[in-house]
Amino acid sequence: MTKASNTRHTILEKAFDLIYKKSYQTTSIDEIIATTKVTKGAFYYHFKTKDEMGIAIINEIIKPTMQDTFILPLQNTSNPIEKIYQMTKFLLLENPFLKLEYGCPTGNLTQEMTPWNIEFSKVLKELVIEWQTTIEISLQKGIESQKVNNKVNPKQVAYFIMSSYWGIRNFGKIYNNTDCYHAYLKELKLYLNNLH
Amino acid sequence: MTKASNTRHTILEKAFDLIYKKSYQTTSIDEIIATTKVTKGAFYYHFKTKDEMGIAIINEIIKPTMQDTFILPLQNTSNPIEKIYQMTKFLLLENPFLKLEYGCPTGNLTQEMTPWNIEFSKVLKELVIEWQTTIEISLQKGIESQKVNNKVNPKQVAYFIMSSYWGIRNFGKIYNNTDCYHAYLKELKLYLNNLH
DNA sequence: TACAAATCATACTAATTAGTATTTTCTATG
DNA sequence: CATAGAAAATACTAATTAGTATGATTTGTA
Repeated sequence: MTKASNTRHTILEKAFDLIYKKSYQTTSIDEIIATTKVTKGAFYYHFKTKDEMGIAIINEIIKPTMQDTFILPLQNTSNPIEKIYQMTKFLLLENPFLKLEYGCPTGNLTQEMTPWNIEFSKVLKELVIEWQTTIEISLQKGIESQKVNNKVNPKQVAYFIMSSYWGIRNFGKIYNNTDCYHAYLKELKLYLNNLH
Repeated sequence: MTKASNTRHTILEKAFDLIYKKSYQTTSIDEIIATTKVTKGAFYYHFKTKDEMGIAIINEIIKPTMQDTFILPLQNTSNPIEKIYQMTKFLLLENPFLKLEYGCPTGNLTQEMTPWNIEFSKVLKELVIEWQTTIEISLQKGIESQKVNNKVNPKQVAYFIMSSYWGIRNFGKIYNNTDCYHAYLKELKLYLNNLH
């Protein structure tokens, strides 16, 4: 990693932290360069606009992380129902990257930037579709291997699971307490067990 | 309604529209007074700060509307399971007040203002708790009248339903298409039927 | 009708915003 | 080691922001 590409990456990481905590709109470039200790000249050498940086955060920070935590685990399992539960539990209670009071980075950005920034919507939609497709495929495979009841509709279930996840993260924010996560997880388990 | 209180209410309604569409942070007071055709002097006569207006919108616009569409229907039903489905379907597909591409007003504000504005968090939390309590009580009544299986845990189910609703509104935003609502509703029906 | 209080209008301010213009300092390569 | 281009530093701009100061109108009521 050259010094320059290191500067770029530092900006993206620190900016992500700020945006995850404070939202995109309320995070100013002056704030980003203050916390990264990078000058405005350096910032604008690497990113033509604030939005270009925002898109880069999604593609270069959020996307790879999501690949590891949302996509790969589901691709390497023969038991999607159990894996979905484990994944969700990990994401809500154990993942050090995600914080109760700040919600879900992708969910936050989706709510904030859609529909008013087409570019953001586009890359976020790609992310979401990849997640959704992965869930659907894993359930379809589960049906084929008779781990999942063949009456299950993978698309519907995918929407239901993803929605409830995004939603409960919003509840976590407002209650600022993991109790709601625990209650949610119990009900999620009951729901998932009915898919067997 | 006096002329003054009419001015106040106009500001709140128009500001709500803008904030629902564009978010709170990106809606400026100049924009609000431009669309309401009210002067800055009038605005600041009625509201000491922008945040005071924001809180007023929640208490005087969102709360009463929510009372009518989220609370009362559930209080006047003997069959909560069926009513929850009907309500959700109405909210997603028929309510003229809510728009696919703009999501859920309360969900948007929660995501945007929590945890960074304590005052907003407080009133939003009150709103959410009222909704949650209503669902729980209606399910409890349903258990007592044997419309709902007595193994059902009202608190857990309430979280699950509310979460999935907030979440699917986020999906509606990003897909900008009601297909996801229809798929979600089908799965919601299956889930709810298992509570009988 | 008079007049005090309520309501609204106008013109401002100081801070913050994203972005630019220009110069300086590195860094890789001949 | 010389030098061209990459990378970064500095100082600015124009627009927008929430909020204020002050003056002009309405409005209800004695």
